[in-house]
Amino acid sequence: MKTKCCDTHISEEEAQDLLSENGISRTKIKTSILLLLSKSKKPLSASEIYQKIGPKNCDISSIWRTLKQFHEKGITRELNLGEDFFRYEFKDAHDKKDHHHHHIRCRDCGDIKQLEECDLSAFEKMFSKLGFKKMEHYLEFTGICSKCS
Amino acid sequence: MKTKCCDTHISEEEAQDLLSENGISRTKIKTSILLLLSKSKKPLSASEIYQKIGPKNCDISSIWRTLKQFHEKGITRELNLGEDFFRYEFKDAHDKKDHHHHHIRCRDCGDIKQLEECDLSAFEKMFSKLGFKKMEHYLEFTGICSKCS
DNA sequence: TATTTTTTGCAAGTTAGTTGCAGTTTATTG
DNA sequence: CAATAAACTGCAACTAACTTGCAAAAAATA
Repeated sequence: MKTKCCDTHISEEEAQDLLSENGISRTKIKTSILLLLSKSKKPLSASEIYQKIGPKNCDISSIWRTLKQFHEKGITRELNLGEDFFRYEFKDAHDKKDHHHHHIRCRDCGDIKQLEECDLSAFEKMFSKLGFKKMEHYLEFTGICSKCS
Repeated sequence: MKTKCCDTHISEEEAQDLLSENGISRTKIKTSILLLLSKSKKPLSASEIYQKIGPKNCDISSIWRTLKQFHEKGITRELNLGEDFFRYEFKDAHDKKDHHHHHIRCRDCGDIKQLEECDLSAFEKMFSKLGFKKMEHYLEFTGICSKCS
């Protein structure tokens, strides 16, 4: 059972190139956040990133600004996993095409697993094989309606 | 194209009975919120409910407490539609079994439509027939993992 | 190197949602 | 029906996520 469909770990140079490609300055903080997200097996929250980088090394507002910028440029994805804050994950090249994946989070301990396939019934089967019970899912759509396009 | 799969409108008496069945006091505010949610064609936010009930008629904290209670009792469902707050919708009897439905929200004007079927490709087809473009979806799961059950 | 643009830290602000408390309403029990 | 207990309400203060304005600093551009 894979919990990560592709290795998204990038090097410092790759991170900096990615910043440049997106017209973002190659600063220490932005590079660190990108590396952290690409290495992480789970999507991270702003405060988790803040803790990992070290509160003395940067301000939380810089993290927020960076996360917002990454999201706007499509470098990362913003996830709601039923918590009262967002989590952020790195979108690799594979991700950026038409591929997408989803997560399951334990409502008790908060543990998060990532899965590759995208089919509701296949998901539920997989989750029960993984030992999960009492699954709930949040499936909502956004788009641009005819009035607005 | 249906945008509401079943009529969930309930009477004041039905609302009050539902409260009693769930061990909740039959107060004016709780009944009003329940009626509002059951009548609404779209899931409502706490502040929308507050505005509809009238700020002079109750305090926003009572609305929060009620929404939390309803959610705990399974009377309502809490939805994240890509906004920075939750929306709440009434779960009717049909809803409570294994049936569930989903929504699409315009990222521009915020308009929300509800749909009956639950199949990802069917959804996307339906949405494009409805005139929606550039769809994105949020599908995430929660459950109880083997460590916690 | 000089100039422009972007980024940063800091501090203050906003908004969703929570909580403690005292007074009131609703439910329960005799 | 009255008395007690439990649940609910308004108010005010609070927390946590997230934003914003500003001036200094760093990075990009010419």
